[in-house]
Amino acid sequence: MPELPEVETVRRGLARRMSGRRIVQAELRRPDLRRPFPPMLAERLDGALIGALARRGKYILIELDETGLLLLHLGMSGRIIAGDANGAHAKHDHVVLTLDDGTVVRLNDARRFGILDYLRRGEEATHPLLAGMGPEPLEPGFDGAYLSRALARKMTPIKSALLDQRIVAGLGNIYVCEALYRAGISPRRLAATVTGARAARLASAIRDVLTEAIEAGGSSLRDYVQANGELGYFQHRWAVYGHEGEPCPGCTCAEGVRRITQAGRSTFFCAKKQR
DNA sequence: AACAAGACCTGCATGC
DNA sequence: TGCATGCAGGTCTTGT
Repeated sequence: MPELPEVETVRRGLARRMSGRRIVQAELRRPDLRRPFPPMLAERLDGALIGALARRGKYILIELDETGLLLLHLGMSGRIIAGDANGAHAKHDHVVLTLDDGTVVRLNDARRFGILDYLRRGEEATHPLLAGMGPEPLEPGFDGAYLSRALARKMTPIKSALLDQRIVAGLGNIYVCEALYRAGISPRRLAATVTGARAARLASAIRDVLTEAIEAGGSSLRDYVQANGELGYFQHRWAVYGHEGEPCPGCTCAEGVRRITQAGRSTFFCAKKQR
């Protein structure tokens, strides 16, 4: 589901609606998503003053009072919509928060691959879900030199390596395909061979595609919508993802965009442009 | 230790 | 119309 650009878009939308507000009602409409909700979650949410909203990889972190943090992952199908009090619960609205200005925030996740957790402020670095996560690709320090180092001795295809959140945080299937296309690197290339100028090109391509996607409000596919319910529109600018059999936009090769399966996931690429 | 495959869920498009 | 199949933005667990 949502990758870094979609999560960042949701974070920004939610921050506008939630920051500085108090939760006046917290309704957990089931006890779990992919795993059980943490103990006392409803009590911790109810009455909490919401501070800043941050993002780490595909996680959103919401400050609660002075000491707490709500940790949220949207899995494949999760969405969060902030609206008004009108309207009944939709199917798969699992958590519903009412704020002191009447805003109603709904966490909807059909497949329930998402995660909700609660942690103490300062636990971010040691929390099992966050510790060991690789660098933020849009922060300083993410460059070709870093990638070369991180990919050294990785005997897996570069496509799979980039999906590993320990190498770089926030990439998923769509943006990995798009970044590799932009960098002209075959998804089947051994990760350890991505070094030097090639690694620099890849780091730039990752930063560029993510930045452009955030500016477009993310990509709307089946489930993803922004926090206000609007659609992102970056899906119209995918060069290869979802374009199997269509001409490659960057060259005149006969076969066009191909789809293969790697580690159980679809990979889209152009065999001529990407080596 | 590193890597691939399986598992977890629901919904939707497709084809018979 | 119903039914079976395959696919979907992720990642944790299990097996080799």
